[in-house]
Amino acid sequence: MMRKPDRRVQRTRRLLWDAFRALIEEKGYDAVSVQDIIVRADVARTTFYLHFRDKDDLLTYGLRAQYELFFAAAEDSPQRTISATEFHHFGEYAALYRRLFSESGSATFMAWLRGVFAENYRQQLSVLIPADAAPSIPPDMCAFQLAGTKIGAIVWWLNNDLPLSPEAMAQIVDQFGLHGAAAVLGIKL
Amino acid sequence: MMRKPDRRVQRTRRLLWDAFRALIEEKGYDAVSVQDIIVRADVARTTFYLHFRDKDDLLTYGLRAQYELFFAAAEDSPQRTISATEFHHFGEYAALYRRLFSESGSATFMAWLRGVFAENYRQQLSVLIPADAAPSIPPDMCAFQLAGTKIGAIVWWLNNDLPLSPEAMAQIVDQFGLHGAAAVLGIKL
Amino acid sequence: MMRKPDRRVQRTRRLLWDAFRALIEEKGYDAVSVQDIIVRADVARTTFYLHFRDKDDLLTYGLRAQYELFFAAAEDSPQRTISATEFHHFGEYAALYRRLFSESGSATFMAWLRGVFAENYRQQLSVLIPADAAPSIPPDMCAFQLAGTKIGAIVWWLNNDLPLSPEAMAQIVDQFGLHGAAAVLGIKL
Amino acid sequence: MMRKPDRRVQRTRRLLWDAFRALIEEKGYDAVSVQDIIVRADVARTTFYLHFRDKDDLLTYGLRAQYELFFAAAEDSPQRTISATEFHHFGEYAALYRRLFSESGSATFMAWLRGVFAENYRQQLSVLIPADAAPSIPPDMCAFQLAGTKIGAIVWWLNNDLPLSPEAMAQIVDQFGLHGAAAVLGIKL
DNA sequence: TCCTAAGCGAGACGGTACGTCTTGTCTTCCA
DNA sequence: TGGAAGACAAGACGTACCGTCTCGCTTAGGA
Repeated sequence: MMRKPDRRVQRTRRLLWDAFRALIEEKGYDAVSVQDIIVRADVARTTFYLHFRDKDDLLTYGLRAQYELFFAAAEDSPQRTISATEFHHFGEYAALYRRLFSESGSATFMAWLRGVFAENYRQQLSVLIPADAAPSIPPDMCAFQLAGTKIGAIVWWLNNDLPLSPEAMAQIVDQFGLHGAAAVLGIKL
Repeated sequence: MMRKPDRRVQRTRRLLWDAFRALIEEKGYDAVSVQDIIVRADVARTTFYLHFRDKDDLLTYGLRAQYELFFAAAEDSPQRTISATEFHHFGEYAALYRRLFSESGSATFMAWLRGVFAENYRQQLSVLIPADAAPSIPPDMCAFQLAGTKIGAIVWWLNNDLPLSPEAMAQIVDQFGLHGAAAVLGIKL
Repeated sequence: MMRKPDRRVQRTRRLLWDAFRALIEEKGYDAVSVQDIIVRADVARTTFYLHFRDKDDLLTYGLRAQYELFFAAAEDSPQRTISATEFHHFGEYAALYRRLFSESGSATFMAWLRGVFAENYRQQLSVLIPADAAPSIPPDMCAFQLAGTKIGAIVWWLNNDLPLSPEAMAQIVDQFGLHGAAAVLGIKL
Repeated sequence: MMRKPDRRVQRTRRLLWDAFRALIEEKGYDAVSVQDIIVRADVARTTFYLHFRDKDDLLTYGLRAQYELFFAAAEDSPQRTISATEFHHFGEYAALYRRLFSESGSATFMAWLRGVFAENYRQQLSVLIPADAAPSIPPDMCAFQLAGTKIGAIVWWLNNDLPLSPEAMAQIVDQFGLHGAAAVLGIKL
């Protein structure tokens, strides 16, 4: 017997995430306490812990939701590359991500994002590399380098107030990655 | 009148840093409290705050000291590239850096290292790029991409138990960076 | 139009009281939470508060019901004194009352019982004392002393695993009270 | 190596006990939270738990200290009976003890006091009863009855705003106890 | 037999206090 | 006199329990 989901649950989670996001933008990630969040969201302490284990859990939930929502919406403009969509996303939430990438940001977030990017590149590479090729270096390593490149570009972009368009950024990042990867994997372009 | 530095001061700082380093390797950066450190170092609470503002201050102090010591010693083997020396360094303290880069690691460290690498690359690029060239993209952005590439490679290397030699890693990273940067900067190799 | 009372109501109250009683005997009064009670009784939280204001309300309800039931049944053996009937009652529920009288017991219960006993004695005394007598001390005070005496005896009895029969206890308590009261009230026996 | 005791410790404990006592008199024992106490005492939460396990621990500490101080001082007026000294004590702190004995009072306190009184009486009886006597009832039971008598008298006294002098109360209680005990123990007066 | 109101289960929620933990300051004592 | 011991304030942590509320389902009793 499937219980109908309580509408209040979604409302509460949204309140918490909105509060958290605003606070991060104001004070920076590590200066925000659970206390701050629940006061801002006007939610009882217990309620927070009913939904999330801790600050990081809420962050992960919120980011993932944001991310998925964004990419779902992005399917309407299929002409965009993945990278372009990503830059659009980071540009959209620039204030938030700037804080998360900063010195008082979130190690959890940085490591998580690195993993996400690396995994994406790993899958792309597994398609790209011919089955019979014996790559001189582990493709996984290459995926991590590519992920790092993209993160480096995003950080620079955010810290310099988005001086280029998302499309330009995406194009540069992809070109850098393509030539770098081709060089170390021994692929002729 | 320059007072000769008290030898005890150096001793205390060393005790604290050694304790901190060991604890990070055991429990991970964010699980270590000042309390833990002073117990392990067998130093009074007051003494800790006499020397350092907080955990991060000690981390920065310790890392910087380690780093400088290492590079000073590296001048004896001048045939090594900078990258190679760096990989030797990260390999030496693999257990420590693995923790610092992890999800429960230190945002301060990650952002700081990104900055250090980017600054190094910025200086290298300023020499490399011909004065009369009008680079199609900001060299600073390129420096951040290169920094990201190196960090990505280091993380992969640490997480996979150093499967390649430092020299091999350095060579790959440098090659990736060279071709990537050349491509986006519009430089013929 | 008076609706016939729902049979489920009585059932629910009985479930709650039985659960509470069992839990008090197991863990002691103050260690039992409403949470514990409803889990044990397999009753919804809401339902508890539908019937009782709080733990103490349920205790009072339960004890009073037990007490009245017992004394109603006691009318079949009219040869017993009131004291004897009381001792039979406390002996019957020894495990429960031992907990209630203990250090982690219920102040509400102790004060309530003291009041009940004192009131009973007050009524008995008002009959006993000749109207024209000018008692040297307030009869009310005497009633409280008598109540205290009985409680002291009950506590001793419970804490020593009922070494005497209820009748013997009642007889001793009544004799102690009689002589004590006579002495302070200035009555010749 | 015995460290000299820190003077601040005594000060803090006194602050806490004074605050607690005042709050009990204002709101009744069970309505007072640790939170209330530390706010009133202007002491940090941590500090409370540094000294006491919980509310009851502080109560026990405070009462015992008060009690001992009082009886130590009472040695200057040796003409008083023990009972008289006790009534002086309860009269002195009437507001406090009235709360502790009430329905919203402290079971811990009531059970503890009953024990203290019973133990005193037990010792007195062991001296009083001839060694060769075979008392018809356990002297311990008698001690509990006597304890109850005294408590009953105190409660009545407190609840009626101390209408008699401590000496008068003591005299009545002792007389009640003497005759009651003599009767049940089979002693001729 | 149906229908309707009460009883009830499930559980989200606000609120309050709990007892613990960590940080950074400050005082006290001792070597 | 300088450093270790440690008391303390401040405040967040995560948990427990309380009492209220809303939402549906079930069921007893009256029509």
